[in-house]
Amino acid sequence: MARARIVDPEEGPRSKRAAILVAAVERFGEDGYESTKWSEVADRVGIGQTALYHYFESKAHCLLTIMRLELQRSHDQFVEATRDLTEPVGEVRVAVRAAFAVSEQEIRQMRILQANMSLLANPRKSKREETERVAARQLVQMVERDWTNLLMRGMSKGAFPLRDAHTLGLSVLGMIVSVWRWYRPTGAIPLAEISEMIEGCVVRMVAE
Amino acid sequence: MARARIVDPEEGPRSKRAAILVAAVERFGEDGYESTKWSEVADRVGIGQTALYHYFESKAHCLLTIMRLELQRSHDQFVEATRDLTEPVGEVRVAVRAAFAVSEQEIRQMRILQANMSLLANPRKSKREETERVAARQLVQMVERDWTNLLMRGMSKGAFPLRDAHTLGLSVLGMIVSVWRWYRPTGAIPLAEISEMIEGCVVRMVAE
DNA sequence: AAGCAACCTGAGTTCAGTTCAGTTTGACTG
DNA sequence: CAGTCAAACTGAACTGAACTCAGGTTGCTT
Repeated sequence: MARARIVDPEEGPRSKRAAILVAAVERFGEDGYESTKWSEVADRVGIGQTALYHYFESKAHCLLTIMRLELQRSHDQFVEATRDLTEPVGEVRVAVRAAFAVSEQEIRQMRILQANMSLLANPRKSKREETERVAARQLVQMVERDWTNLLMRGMSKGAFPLRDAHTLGLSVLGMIVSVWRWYRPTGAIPLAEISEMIEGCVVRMVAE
Repeated sequence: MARARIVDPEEGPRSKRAAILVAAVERFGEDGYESTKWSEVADRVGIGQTALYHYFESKAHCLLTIMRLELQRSHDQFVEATRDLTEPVGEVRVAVRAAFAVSEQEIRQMRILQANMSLLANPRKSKREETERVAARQLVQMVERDWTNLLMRGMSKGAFPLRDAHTLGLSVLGMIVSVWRWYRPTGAIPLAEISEMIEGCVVRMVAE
């Protein structure tokens, strides 16, 4: 399973696509998508504004790409973490831990993803944007299914009480990702502590 | 405790402020803030675009007002629901139920609030916008404190195991509000069922 | 060295949001 | 019931950030 990467090996050696994505993640993640000027990203990379359009059809296309890459990464990380396990409670624990085992760049990407999730609801006018949007939506559903399936397996094995796995899965996922709305690496509580607390909450939610 | 209302009794009889807020909630809630043209709201109300500026300094000012009103309502509803109770588990149950006892208009307002929460992070340039933003931020903290205090009371009474009440409160709140990201009244699952499921989850999370 | 595709640019366009410079409306006063 | 005044409104013009266009430059390939 190819881990989603900012650096695409298909790119030419002169390409600034990766640099643009990194700069955009930095700016969108710190100041927010709307309050970041597209030209600021160009300045950060050291190119003219119009050069951005060589790599992305629009500012929104860049944002959607960032979101899609992050969703792909989240899904891959879930799959990788839960690959070899068979004991439901252990699987849940490891999945929560995987969700919080992220770099600072990935934290920004999660924040961007959460803050702009509603962008995925409405169709886009341009083709390439719409392609990214649809891909991102499918990945959202895939991540939701990752959790739903995990819970259903646990229920059918008798490890978890029977409940609506879909609603429960969305609730678990909602709680996990809500952290990215307020967590800052500079904050008082270390991420490991949050992860541990959420892990316990999820286990009690689904297994009791 | 004055319940936050769209209709402000301070308004003159000819005022269209309430109509604008209702139309904006409708449009922002269905299509999203960014993809709604400010002039569409004017059309919906039946006035010229420039007339909007008689009531709101900007499109963002209107959005911030909607968010502030909804936060005020959420806080008031929490306080009202938990007023007379003293038994922690019962208080938690009633608080969750109150969070989901909302009209269709209020669902849209919650959706708008969740989708645009990140707008509250950065300062605004204009005075009136900044006033609304700061008020909204304080209300967010108030709602967070509502939950945190509820949990702390339960812990000190020995009804809940001792945990970091702040992080736990944010997690509970995050799970509850995450519903507004995906719930639609037309969906397969009725809100009452979701409310019940979340209520159980929250109780297991905090009381076990 | 020619060819050519990737990469880049300055000047100009677009469009939603906003400002401006007034005009209309209707409740209230004398 | 005429005059007044603030609230409510308007069409035309402005602004700024996203985007388009018509080319120009770079450096790898043969």
